[in-house]
Amino acid sequence: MTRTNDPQGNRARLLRAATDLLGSQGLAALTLDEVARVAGSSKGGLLHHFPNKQALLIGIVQERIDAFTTLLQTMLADEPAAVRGRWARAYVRASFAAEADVFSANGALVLSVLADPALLVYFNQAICFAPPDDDGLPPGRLALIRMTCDGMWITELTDKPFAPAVRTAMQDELLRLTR
Amino acid sequence: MTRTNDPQGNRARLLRAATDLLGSQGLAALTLDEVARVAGSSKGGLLHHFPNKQALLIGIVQERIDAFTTLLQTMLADEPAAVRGRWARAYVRASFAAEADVFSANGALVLSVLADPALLVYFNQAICFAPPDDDGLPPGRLALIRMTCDGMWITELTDKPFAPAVRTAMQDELLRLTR
DNA sequence: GACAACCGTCCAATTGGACGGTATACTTGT
DNA sequence: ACAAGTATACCGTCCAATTGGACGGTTGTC
Repeated sequence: MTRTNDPQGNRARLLRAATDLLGSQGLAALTLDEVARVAGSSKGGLLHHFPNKQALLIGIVQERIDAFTTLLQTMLADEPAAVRGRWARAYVRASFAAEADVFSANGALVLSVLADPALLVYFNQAICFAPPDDDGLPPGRLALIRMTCDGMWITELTDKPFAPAVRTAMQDELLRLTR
Repeated sequence: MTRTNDPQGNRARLLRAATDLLGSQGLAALTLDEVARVAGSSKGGLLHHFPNKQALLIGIVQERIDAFTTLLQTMLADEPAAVRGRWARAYVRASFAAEADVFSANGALVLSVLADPALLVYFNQAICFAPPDDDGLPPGRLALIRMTCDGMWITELTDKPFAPAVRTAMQDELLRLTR
């Protein structure tokens, strides 16, 4: 077998395979052999990058959180500073900007955490997209907006995607609530 | 061993044990032996009521959906008929009426479904708490309200419970949105 | 030649669930 | 009324199959 000489790429491919498997087949399908196979790698290679299964799950969680954090930062950069509800708007935009495959990936995130409560530690400590103490919105408003976004992709996962019209309407309503 | 002569009770205890295990320890902890042990039953007894593991998961899903449907019906009965947003209000009230242990149980629901995509069939077909075609609310409003409720208990599960003040504020906001 | 990346095999441990057995309740013929 | 027969509830053991991951090798790079 030829050496790829692209360790990061291989690692990313393994992570991708694991995430896809989780999203499409469920947790039961997430076996080391299967992940390695789908990634076109080997079990040894997988265990080289992730010394055990929990490390793999943590890898998924981290990668997902990083991706969303980046997206959120981008959206924040587009919002004029020091305006009431600015963080909430960015959060909404980031959530709605996510593509279909991201939903699946986020499902993998929740799935990982729910599957193994021990991951909650990594999950909570890694969440660095916490809102500012005061976004200037009425009490409960910010929480409500976050809940809606979270509920949305959970629903798209366990149920079915919204019709585009409904989706747009929801986003408009949410953005209105940030004003 | 003595015969309980309370098959329904035993079945319920098994289901309860399974749900609790899922909620507290995660999916990995849900083994037939463990469920039987926690329920104070035996593996044979468990397999008598649920011929295989998937049947057990389906049992959990059904029971959860039934419980919420009942709650929703109760709330609907309290709402004056044919008033705009009536269904949405009942949904909000039912969601917020849920106790802490219900959140854990609902987590078990999601977990079951995410764990085994095949359960989606039972899940969707069993959902009989579908909203009326037209609740009289602006487009997207109803979806938004449902998403918020769903997101809420997912968050309380993977994160931590809201402060009572925030929780109340959220409910008020939501109810306001149904008017 | 040292070290990282990667491979493929092997094994102990776990788990689903099949199975044969037992005790209790229900039905039916007499 | 009651014995016999049948169905239901439940038990505990056993086994094949799977899975995590340890490990010893191999290849390419610095």
